[in-house]
Amino acid sequence: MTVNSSYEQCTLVNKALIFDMELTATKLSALFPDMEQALKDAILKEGIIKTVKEGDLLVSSGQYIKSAMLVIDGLVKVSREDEDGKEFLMYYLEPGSACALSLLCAARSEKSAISAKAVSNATIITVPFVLTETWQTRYRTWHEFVVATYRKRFEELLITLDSVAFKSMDERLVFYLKRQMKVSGKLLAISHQEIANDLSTAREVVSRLLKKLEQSGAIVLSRNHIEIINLDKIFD
Amino acid sequence: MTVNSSYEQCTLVNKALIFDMELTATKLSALFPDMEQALKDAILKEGIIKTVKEGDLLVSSGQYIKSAMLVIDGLVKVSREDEDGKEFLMYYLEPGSACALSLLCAARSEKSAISAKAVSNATIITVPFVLTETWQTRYRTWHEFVVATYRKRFEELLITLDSVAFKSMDERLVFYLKRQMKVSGKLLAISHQEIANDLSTAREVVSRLLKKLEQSGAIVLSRNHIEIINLDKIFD
DNA sequence: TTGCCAGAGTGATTATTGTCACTGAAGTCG
DNA sequence: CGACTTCAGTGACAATAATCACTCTGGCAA
Repeated sequence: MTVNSSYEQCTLVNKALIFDMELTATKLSALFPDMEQALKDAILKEGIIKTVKEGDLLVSSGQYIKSAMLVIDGLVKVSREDEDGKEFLMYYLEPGSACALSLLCAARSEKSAISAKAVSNATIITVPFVLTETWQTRYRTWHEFVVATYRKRFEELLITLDSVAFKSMDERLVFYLKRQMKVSGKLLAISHQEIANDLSTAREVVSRLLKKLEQSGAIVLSRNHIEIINLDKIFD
Repeated sequence: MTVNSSYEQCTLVNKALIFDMELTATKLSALFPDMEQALKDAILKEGIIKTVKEGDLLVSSGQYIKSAMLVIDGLVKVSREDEDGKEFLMYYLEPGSACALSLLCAARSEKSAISAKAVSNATIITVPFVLTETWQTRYRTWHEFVVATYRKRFEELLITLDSVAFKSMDERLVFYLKRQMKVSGKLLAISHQEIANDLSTAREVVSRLLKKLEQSGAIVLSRNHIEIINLDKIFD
């Protein structure tokens, strides 16, 4: 009886795993249409599939990165942190994208560093650098993928830099909300404190500015939620 | 007589050009030791050598970039500009380095854009993208060079972002002066207005903060010049 | 020499952002 | 159902930076 039950459970787990593998393979194909088949096979064969829960830390600040990271499902937030724990949103990784830093292996330990955190339950594939290095020459489409990723992250970083360098806090907040909307839709489940962290400012500042936006009719506020009505009319 | 003189001039010019080519070839070898010989030959054969004067604009804001840019001699400043002309120093290109953006061909026309300016008389080599694209597969060392460049620029951009996001103006100014010292030595020939532009702030702010630094003994100010004495004791 | 001008110094004022201190309000868990 | 915790709102104030309005100065050109 006990044995039987255990056996049944085991087959169930196997089935689930196989199903998961097949699902991942399908998703991989859909998400990275430009990759040659041999490369996709290699990713599935050599990569480690990880499912992580909302809030999990994938890369913590100061840690050495030794694997490339591909996002299959869910949303991953990449931030920069300084010595005294202040953080700063760099960009989001959506399914089909990779962390440029994990590709760069830029892990020279500096004063401030990178952290990656799952915003929702997520599935990611990690591939050790020793392998991806050889892929650079073996698979043309991997090389292209790396360069394309580089470019995209570089551009995003530039846009982020722009908004910090040239814009005031109210503009940056609107910019932030728009970006959030792109990745999470019109109803944001986020606290003022989190927004303040992402913008590297104080909660009170965010609260005040959000209140102003609500009064202008651009958003509706409620506890732990922000509903975006229309941000387009704000600032040209 | 006239013919003779003209002939002489011509040979002199040729000699000068050949000398220049040889000099450039020597410098190229010294500056890019990791490149295979065939690649260096290709660069010299296909690249266009340009000598530019101090203050010349190599890439102007909003313009499409269609060549890779290698710096052989001199110093090039890469800045970001926004819609209303405010600018912002991203990083310097020293001899032996390339512009990541020119490698990325990130020239999707955005609201704000990049400008590159010669800070001193400079020699650069430009190679059209159509060629560098093929080099990616033909020369392994070119590919490595591109990736290394990417990485370096990405890191520099992150450090710049850090200083904007986390530091106050006085710290940023010290950071800026240190960076200047690295590329130009202890005696900087620069006006307060230029510094203000690079930091995207107002001249008065820079003047005031510089005065404070002078009073603390870190620098000595004179018209159009700043002599750096010791910046290390400022901020930890 | 004189006049001009860009660069630099400075005070006064305003705007923006950060900090402190506190009050409610909305869950949530025993 | 309280007791507790987290989140949000707000006034008061401080600190930083931007802006305005000047003056002063050194160097250069007519």
